[in-house]
Amino acid sequence: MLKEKLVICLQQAVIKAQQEDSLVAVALPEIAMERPQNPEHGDFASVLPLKLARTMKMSPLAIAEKIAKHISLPPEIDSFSIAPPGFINFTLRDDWLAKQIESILTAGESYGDLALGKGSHIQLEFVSVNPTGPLHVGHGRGAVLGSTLANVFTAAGYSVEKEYLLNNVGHQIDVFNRSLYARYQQCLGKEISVPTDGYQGNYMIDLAKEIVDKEGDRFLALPVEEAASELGEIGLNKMVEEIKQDLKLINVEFDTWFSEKSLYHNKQYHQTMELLQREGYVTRKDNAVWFESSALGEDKDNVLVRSDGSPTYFASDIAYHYNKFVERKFDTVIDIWGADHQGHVPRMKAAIKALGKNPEQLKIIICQLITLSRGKEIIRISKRSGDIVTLRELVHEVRPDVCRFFFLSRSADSQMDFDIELAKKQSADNPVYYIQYAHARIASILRLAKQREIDYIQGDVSLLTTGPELTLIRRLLLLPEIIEGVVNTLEPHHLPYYAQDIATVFHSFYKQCRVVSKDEALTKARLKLVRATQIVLAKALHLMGMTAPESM
RNA sequence: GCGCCUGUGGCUCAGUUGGAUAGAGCGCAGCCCUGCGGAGGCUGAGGUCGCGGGUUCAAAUCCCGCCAGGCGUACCA
Repeated sequence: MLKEKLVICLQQAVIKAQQEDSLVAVALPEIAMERPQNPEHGDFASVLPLKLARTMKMSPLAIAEKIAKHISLPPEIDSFSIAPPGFINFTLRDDWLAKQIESILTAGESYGDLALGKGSHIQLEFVSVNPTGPLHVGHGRGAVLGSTLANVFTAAGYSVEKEYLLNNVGHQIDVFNRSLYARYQQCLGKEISVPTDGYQGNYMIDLAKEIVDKEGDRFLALPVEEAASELGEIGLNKMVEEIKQDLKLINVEFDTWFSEKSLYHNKQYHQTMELLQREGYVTRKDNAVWFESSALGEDKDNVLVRSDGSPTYFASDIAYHYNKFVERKFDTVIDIWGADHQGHVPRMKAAIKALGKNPEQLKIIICQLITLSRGKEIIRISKRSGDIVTLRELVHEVRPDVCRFFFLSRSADSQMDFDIELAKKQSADNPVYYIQYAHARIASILRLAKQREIDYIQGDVSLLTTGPELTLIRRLLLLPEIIEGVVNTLEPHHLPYYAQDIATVFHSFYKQCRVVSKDEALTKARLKLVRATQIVLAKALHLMGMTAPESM
């Protein structure tokens, strides 16, 4: 890319200056090329002279002057300038910028796609909520984050698989089964109370009713254990279907629903435990089986198998990651967890090491929790007590596009307050409308052009020379950098800001530059720019899993 | 106690990984429709970047110490 070109250009200039112009001979640091935020400072800027000042024992400006004499610019660059205290700024050529519109138009929907992944196989696991209740608002965040990352990685040339780990075995499932059995009996007129540690939510009653309607009272005849487990399986499947529907509402779909239970049926759990044992990471203590994470630099050991013989969540998760890395051979695995799982990170990394894999291959994004409020009142989220605001309720009140945008525009590191009242109030007056309005406006202009039978394929983009036009082009060309940035940082929250920026610059351009006018040549050139803007804006929206409306 | 995350205009948040005058949206005070969608454009007010030290030519950004909030610190998941 251009950045690399400029880095090399500077590098050569310095070396030349050192050879021919008595610039102090020192080893060069890594040359950074940044994009100045102030447009007056050009398109690219380097602080190399400032970095060299110390080792060269010269003033940064003097260094810049010497380097400047030996710079030979690549053809895309119009000029460069030196600015105090020691910046070197580069400005792109206007005609080069205008010409880039053609490459956007040629690429179409694939504009911005990169070849970073080179087919590398990557798995994104997210949401993975226990299917013992409906998704609540907080779960939406991870869902949107994960699905957006999947879109971006796909665009960057990776082979991506989205996975939901279905927790369908273990203690929580037993509790769910017993709770459902109690509700089932209640529905059939029995005086039974839900276990105190059980799931109290009303959705359990609905679930029980549904099952009574369909299956009748035949489970009453079965032994308790059997009845609970059979009912539980039916209930769980229904819950999973509900979850799938909820996720679909916010445009999230998975490639794989991985059954945790399968790890026990196909012996991979046992293989994993044996592997850990063989490698000497396992001990027995107090009748339980422990993973010696402290030997791998952890501050303490962790239980794998309880004294009652049942595996812990941790053991199960190690087996699951054994499956991901060893059985399915993913090159990289990205897990998205809530902040309440942060303590799980170091021991999981240690486990990956114990499995003989590089912990770097496992990337874990910790997503801070959401606090929910209605105006001043804070709502506590608890699935057990049944006091939840479901994702479905939220989507019912706030459009899916708005939900996605809202969840995406905050970095995963910051915990967010979700004020439902505010979200509802602002849903008619928020950036999503602003951005989508820009897209609809573009569509409208292109409709007009079509109606007037203006064929702009032959439009001459070199006619685009004014400020608003060039500013817009500059923004459009940032898309590949944005995508690359998201891949490198795993922070998709830059996307919504970029989309908003495009919309702002476009609206401003629209105000200042009449597109369809009497000047036929200029009209055609501007239509090309407008169409290119539509491509980029739609791409950004689609990467975020949002719609790009033709009208609204 | 220890560990992770956070603290930036009234509110909700960005800040390109140490660079130039700290930016948006909402809200607030104004201005702009004889032309392609006014769900728009333009201008303005509003900031001790939690507090105090330190490193550096340069700190919202790095280091140390406080203060405040969230989460974790289970043979829960």
